[in-house]
Amino acid sequence: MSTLKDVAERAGVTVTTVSRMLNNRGYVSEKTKNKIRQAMKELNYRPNEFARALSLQRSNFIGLIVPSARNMFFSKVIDSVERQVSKHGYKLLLCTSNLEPKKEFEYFDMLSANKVAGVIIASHTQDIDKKININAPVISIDRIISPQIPAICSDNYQGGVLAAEHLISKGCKKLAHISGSIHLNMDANKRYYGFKDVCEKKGVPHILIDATEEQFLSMNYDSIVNMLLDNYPDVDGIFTSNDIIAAQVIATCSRRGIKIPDQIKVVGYDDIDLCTIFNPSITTIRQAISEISLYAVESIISKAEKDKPIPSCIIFPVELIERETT
Amino acid sequence: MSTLKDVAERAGVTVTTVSRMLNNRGYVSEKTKNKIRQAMKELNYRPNEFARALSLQRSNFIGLIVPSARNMFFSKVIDSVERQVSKHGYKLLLCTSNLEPKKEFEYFDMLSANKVAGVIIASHTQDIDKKININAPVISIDRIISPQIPAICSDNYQGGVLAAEHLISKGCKKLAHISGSIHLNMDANKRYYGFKDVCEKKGVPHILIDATEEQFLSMNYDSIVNMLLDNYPDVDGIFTSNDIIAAQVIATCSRRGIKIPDQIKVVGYDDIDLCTIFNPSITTIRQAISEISLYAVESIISKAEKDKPIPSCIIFPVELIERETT
DNA sequence: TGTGAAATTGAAATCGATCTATAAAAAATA
DNA sequence: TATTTTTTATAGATCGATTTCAATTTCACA
Repeated sequence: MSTLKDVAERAGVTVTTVSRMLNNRGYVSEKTKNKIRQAMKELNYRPNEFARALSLQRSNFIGLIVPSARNMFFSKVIDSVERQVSKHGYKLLLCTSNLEPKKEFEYFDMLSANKVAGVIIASHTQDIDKKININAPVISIDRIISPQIPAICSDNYQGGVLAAEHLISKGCKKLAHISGSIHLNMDANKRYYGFKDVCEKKGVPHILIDATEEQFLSMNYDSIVNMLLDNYPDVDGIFTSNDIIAAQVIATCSRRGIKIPDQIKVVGYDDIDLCTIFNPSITTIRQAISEISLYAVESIISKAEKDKPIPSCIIFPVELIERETT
Repeated sequence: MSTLKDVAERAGVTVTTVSRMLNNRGYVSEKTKNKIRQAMKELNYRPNEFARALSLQRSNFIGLIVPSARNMFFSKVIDSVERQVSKHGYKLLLCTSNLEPKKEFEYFDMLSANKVAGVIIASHTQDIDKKININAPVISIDRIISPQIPAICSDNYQGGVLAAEHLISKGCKKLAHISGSIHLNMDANKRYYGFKDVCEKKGVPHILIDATEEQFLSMNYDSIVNMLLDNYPDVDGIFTSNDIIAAQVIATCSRRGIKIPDQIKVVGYDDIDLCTIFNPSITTIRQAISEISLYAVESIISKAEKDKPIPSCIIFPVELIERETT
């Protein structure tokens, strides 16, 4: 592996000049530039990222902390964040926390020691900023975890409104909301509030069912759906806080011979790939994950490179995608 | 951020001593050790990873290249690789290649410049080693891409055998195999060979249908399944090369009013989370993804740390998980 | 022809660790 | 007590980049 020095020697200049050219700072004549380009090509030169980071006191890494990579919502997040990160010439350090605050702290420590340009986190750990010590911008997505940490969310309240309005407009008389785990993601509670407000305004009875953290992680919502169907046989419209629960509702109903959308209509949340693989395909509230990822990555980069401030809260619009479950 | 030097000064020793203690190499008296520990605690010291990597000429990063993070098979791979990597004190650099060789080359270049301890790749790019230049162990998982690159696969042939035997034992008279994309993953062809050999031995007619790369990436197998059902109405057992196709078969059949498992039985491959969310739940061939990830990560680390050689091919057993589609 | 400003290059310090060679102190042995 | 051996600690080079400061060259203009 050849170094700056090798390139410099071969081009007959000093490392300073080569470095200046690489970072195009200061003056370098066209003639020398060509000699250097030539030398770099001949030696197949790649700058050593560590020397660079050591000198600059910052790296091209961006950290992403998610509860799990298996969950299809987060895997979509990971996929689009990675694409944005790499498009901007940065690299993604992926961390899965399993929702354990201790692991999150450790990851922050690690990311900090790696002088990342920034961290994107999807976590529910409230006020995490008080427990960590990091000198890089942190952005929370999908959740608000601290007043100090900028958050990029979708319009959860509006999502709830759209879902309820849609179900009611389709003729549902009694609604239920299954939350992903209401104490986990405070901002997602707004989905329920939006839903509730519409129900109340229109005089439609409704109930709320809350999943546990364990169910959220294992994506195992079987029992909670059964419980709902057992205890509230008159519910004819269900709004779930994520598509995986919606999928489970469909599977369970199909098992019980309940026809969707005839007997029960279902609206999910997120719009993950699952929605179109299922039969019936799932009506859902789409979160603009790619846009959110793009925004998160670009905010971090412009903060890191040009010290542009990051707005403390950005809300992206949501959209109801009508499919076969309603 | 405090440095080794700060710690050394505070403890009244030199950096050499502190470094020796950190890497426990050479002699350090218990008394000095305590002073150093004390100083480190007081200063909340974290070693600078870059200085370390620069000096050692290697890092704690492990690269993982997958076609996409959205695909549920790869997201399971990502999840378990990340867990293993972090358990061993390493960090995961995630790269998604979209199956584009050019992006893969760039990622290899980048990983190389970051002196990763090793690279785990799930790709179909044959003989990629001839196009890249990396000075770290590379391990291919799920696919064999070059005789020079060690591969960790599941027993694909046996998977095909198990699937065919199972379908036949359940009374199927005419079988079909839908391959993920047969030209993409040479080793997965063995799934078909195992399947075919059993069919031929037992005298069961069978057909093969191949998906395209585009379908593989978009996970959109709708048209291919419809084509199968249209052209071969007498098929009563389908073995798919991955669970997503199997899910699509179920959805499409359900749409057409074809009863599973009564009219058509289905066996998938991989055992991703989808299998149990679906109704009927999907009978599948389980790949030991966690074991494969564990093995891959540990091989890389023991190669990097102790220069232990990596066997050129490891095959993990597969297992048929019987569920409701058969 | 001289002058100052702009353009071009270089020497050497720096980032924060590791590591070799060496010296000093402590313990063991003669 | 003298000598060897074992422990312990240090100084200073090194990894491969960036960057400050200074030196030199070029060039327009009076």
